[in-house]
Amino acid sequence: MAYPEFPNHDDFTAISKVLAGECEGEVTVRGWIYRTRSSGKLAFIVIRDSTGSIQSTVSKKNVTESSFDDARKALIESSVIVKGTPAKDDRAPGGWEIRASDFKVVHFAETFPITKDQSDEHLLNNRHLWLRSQSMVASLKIRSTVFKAFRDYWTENEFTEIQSPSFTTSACEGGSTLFNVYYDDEKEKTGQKFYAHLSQSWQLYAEATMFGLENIFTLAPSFRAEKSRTRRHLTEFWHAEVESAWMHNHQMMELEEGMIMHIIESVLSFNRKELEILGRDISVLENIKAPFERVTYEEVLDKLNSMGFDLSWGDDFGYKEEKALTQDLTSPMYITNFPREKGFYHRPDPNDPKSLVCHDLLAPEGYGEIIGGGERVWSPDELTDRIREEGLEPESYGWYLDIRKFGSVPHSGFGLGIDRTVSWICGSDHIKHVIPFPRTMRRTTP
RNA sequence: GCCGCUGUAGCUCAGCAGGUCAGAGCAUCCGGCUGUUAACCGGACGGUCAUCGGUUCGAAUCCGAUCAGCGGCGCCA
Repeated sequence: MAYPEFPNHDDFTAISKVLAGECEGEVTVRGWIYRTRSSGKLAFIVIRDSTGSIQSTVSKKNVTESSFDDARKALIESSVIVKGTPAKDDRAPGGWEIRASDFKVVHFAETFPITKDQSDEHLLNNRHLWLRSQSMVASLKIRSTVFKAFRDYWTENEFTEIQSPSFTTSACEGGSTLFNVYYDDEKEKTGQKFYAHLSQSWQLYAEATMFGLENIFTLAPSFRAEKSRTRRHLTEFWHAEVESAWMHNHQMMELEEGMIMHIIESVLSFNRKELEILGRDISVLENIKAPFERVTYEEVLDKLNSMGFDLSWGDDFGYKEEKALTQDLTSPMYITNFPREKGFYHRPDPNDPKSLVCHDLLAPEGYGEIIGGGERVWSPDELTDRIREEGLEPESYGWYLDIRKFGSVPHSGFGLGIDRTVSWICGSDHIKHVIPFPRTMRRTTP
């Protein structure tokens, strides 16, 4: 295929600049055809780039005959280069249009499979194409801001970013949610087909790495084979985790609060346009205020029971309970002191051994849990006891127990579900809308 | 693991007390139109009704199985 001559990259103008009325004289924009309408002598071609979309008018009398034919023929998503004069015109969507003096098609698109009639399934099957949509682009820009804000916040607090392996043989969440990876050719030779699990969390590795660096964080995918078909679950999700030596639970909670506020403020500074595209009520985000409410598990039990639930000590909060707690909140809420059954690595409260020195952070508006964290068991003997208590084998945690034998210290950490956080900030009705290629129980393509 | 739902043209759907039931809109293609706003007007193209089996004189329609997908619960971030 022969491509037209290209102007230099720097010779192009971003569509957002044209829409802002910042351009004098002729401009050249490039992008993809978003909508097209034509009559015998005039074609309206709406072009989008990553910054916005603008209508160009291609008149038969102003361009060559072949350019006009191309403009009429080119289907949606064809890539094009348009040269012309910006003009303020109320008849144009967005108030500005480009009166074309030249119209080049770089590549004629085939019939685009996504039209105005869209089903969930069709959009997921065509995710590789749907990523071009305004709403996906807006969500992904916000997602990028959240990633950056997370990194900036912890870096500024003198935490070091580190990486842990995705292949592991240690489980830190329930064993039933582990994905297994196999070594195919080994399987044929030796029958030893199992290689590793996919990591559910960096935590065990973080606790080891912490002894050198003290304050660390990571941003990585975690994998959980939960058979969860809900608007809040992915089998592969992006996990933002932090671990800190000498840190107490309440100190970590204060830092997390600062992190959430930094993330919200960053999105409010950089992504107002994207929030508007997504239809998010910006005042809801502006009204988020620290400090967040802190309540104990026991207090939540009482509160829920007074709302008509029937819960007793040890019961978990399901989505119904979380929703009842958070749907009228304006800011996130901490729940602390969960029952000791919640996890072997959380440290039981010395003053109240039936509960743990730990916390969850629940996002408002019914979005529910986005953070789980707490203080870790740091005494080697206590950790061995706790592993046994949960019905697990201390032998399978060899190296993890080993790190406690050489100058163990109190420490705390947490995990933040980045996708859940973005979903909440975007006001999305499903977590799949805020990640480019969602991985769920029944979908691994595209 | 459990509950519910869906599968008919490229897309969105209608048709389902079994018998003019192979349909519409959009998309695509052809023609028309100098201001359209996911335009409008005329025409054309397009389907083994998910697959397999059963009931029946007759199945898109009823029954069963399978496959694929969607929503939710439990659990979690």
